[in-house]
Amino acid sequence: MRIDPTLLDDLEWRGLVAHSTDLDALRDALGQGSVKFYVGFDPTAPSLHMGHLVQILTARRLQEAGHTPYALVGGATGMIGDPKEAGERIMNAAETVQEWVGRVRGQIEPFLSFEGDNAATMVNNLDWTAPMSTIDFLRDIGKHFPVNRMLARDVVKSRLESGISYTEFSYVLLQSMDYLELHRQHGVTLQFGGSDQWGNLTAGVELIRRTESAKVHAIATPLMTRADGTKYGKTDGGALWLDPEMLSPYAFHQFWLNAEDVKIGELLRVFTFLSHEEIEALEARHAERPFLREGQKVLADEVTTLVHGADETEQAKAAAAALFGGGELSGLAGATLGAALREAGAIEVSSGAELPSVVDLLVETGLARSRGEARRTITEGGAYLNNHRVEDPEQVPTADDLLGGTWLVLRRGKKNFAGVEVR
RNA sequence: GGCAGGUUGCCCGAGCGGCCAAUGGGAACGGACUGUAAAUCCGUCGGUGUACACCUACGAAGGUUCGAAUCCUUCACCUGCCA
Repeated sequence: MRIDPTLLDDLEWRGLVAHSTDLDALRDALGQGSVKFYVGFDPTAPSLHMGHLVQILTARRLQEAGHTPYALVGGATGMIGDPKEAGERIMNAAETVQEWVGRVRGQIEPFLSFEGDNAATMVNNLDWTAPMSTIDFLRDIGKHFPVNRMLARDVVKSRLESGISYTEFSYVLLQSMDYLELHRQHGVTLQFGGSDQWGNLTAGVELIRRTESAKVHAIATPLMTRADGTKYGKTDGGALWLDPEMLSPYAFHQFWLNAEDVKIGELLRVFTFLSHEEIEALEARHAERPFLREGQKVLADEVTTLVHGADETEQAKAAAAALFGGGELSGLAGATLGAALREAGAIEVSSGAELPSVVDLLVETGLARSRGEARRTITEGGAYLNNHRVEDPEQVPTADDLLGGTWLVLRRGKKNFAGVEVR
């Protein structure tokens, strides 16, 4: 495996290095051979999301440049949970965490190569944490953590008023121990993670310096935020999940397609493997004619392909083209329409007696949470049947409304579609 | 263990016996303008029927009262001070 000497420059160009320990020393290390690095993922949900994707893709960039990944799934740390400002976490049941370990592992594996000189390795920190005795933990690990320094960390400081349990307070010891363990067992000398992990990353570096007198490295990727500084990824279903069961490839594709203009360059750099030249050219074209939305389209296609594959991307694109085409829906071929609606989300209704009212259909398709909300939406002029605004809250679709004899297209607002298949 | 303060709708946060489904801000949703962008403006924002109504809600359970988010009792949890 050849080592790509431009790796670190590329990461910096992409804005992926928000914090770092001695960057020159890291540059030297990366130039001298395949560096063994690790990145950890805690199973705190049944799926990873957009924030984790930054780490996964960064790991892949490092591997493609010749370095050797150790992808850690936190079977142990996931049982604890790192402290966050919002407050104490609710602990998940052990069985739940173990199930999520499997799912998370399955989501990471497709992005890494497990063959060749720098094959990736999956590890689980439960393997070395569970067998350890409390005494050993306190003597071998705890001894190296001055509480006054731990208290000075921002997350902890912010929690001193509202309260923080010893459990969460101790999280940093576990993660630091992971780095130490991987360093001892496998010679890992680089850890990276999100910038919110910076405190945990440097704690590990320091633990290794204290116990092994070794100099190891850490870098943190930036936190991705919207143009107004708020967190990304809040869609209807919650976060921007990578699991297609939790967020359809269509919805995933739509998310990127709706990216803000000012974020296009940043997102292309972080989430695609396009070259510098391609990205810069695209940015230039996008700046000149933003209304063409070329940047959003390329971004959406690239990222969806990375996560869900080319086939799913094509289907998501076709669905969007059909639904957002602007033309009369009745002009669409039945098969195209059906496929598009199934992508966007569709329900089935029996053609028995009379069709449910628009209000009921809005609720059943999930476009509205309650009948009151559905009614309100219609009153506000935000409900559409087959792309025609619904004026009457009592309206009931008739057989004449069925497109191709089977489909009703419901829309709430500008971009929330749902299909109703009558059979 | 003692004393003091706190627990309000998705989040923050007012309310401190009736005029409270509960002020305000944020988030979210819809409309207008647009490019499935941003910003801006307007509207909506517990549920059922929608007119007035009813139901469920202000940590939990009881109680006082014609009437309680608001007062009392007990319990749970959180914070601070003292042991």
